Amino acid sequence: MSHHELWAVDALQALGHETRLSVFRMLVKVGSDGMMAGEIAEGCGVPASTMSHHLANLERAGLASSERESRVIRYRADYGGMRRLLAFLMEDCCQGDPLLCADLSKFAACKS
Amino acid sequence: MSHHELWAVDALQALGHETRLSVFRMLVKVGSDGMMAGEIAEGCGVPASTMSHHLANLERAGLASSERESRVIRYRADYGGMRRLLAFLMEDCCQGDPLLCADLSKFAACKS
DNA sequence: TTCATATTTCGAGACTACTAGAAATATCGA
DNA sequence: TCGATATTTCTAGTAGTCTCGAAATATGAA
Repeated sequence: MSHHELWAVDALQALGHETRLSVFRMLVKVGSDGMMAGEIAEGCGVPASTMSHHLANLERAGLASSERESRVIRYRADYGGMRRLLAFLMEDCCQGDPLLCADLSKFAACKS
Repeated sequence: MSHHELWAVDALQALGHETRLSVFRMLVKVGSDGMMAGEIAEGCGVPASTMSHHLANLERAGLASSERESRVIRYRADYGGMRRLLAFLMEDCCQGDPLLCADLSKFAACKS
């Protein structure tokens, strides 16, 4: 298994958890403003220390990034990581049957 | 969290495992012919009972289907499930920034 | 420096997932 | 029916993940 595939496993595992998936969705929604760690924890109704682990997990998997701003730490979705993951899944997906993903392009092109 | 989102968590968790991800990739590659359970286990160098759990996991998550053919059981990738998962991730992805997924359409259109 | 705030790291308990041999089940052929 | 083959289910041990309070760290303000 290649390095790239192993990364994909990590990313998929990171998103394969109820709390982390909803955190990631939140971060994607808010865009480049991101959210403070405490805000995220409160938004999910999860203790700060628990959330800290989940955020670290997402960051390790290349799906989020963090930046300290004085006393708070701001987390943002890592769109590059997300794109890499989608690209990985799509390559995979289309290898066997090109028609499989045909109408997914309407999602990809979405609201732009 | 909606029913649909909970399904996505299951599907992501299913793919977030080295063995299961490579099984899924194998199944996608071979296409509609699928593979026999024993073939899959041997191909991955994993005992039959272990593989049986992984295959059941993929099937529960809606990413594979099984069909008995006399003495063997044939597994196939579930393209519908894969499509649903990609669509789910893309919705997510584009919610914040429409440009984000723009060039993913070239994967979606891929070899067709 | 001292205090308050925001967050992480530590530590431990509970829970869940993974693994694989052994036993059970299903199917076919002799 | 009996035996061989393919696969699953059972069982149990191990390992890893999840959780969260408490302690540690980092920052800014008084």
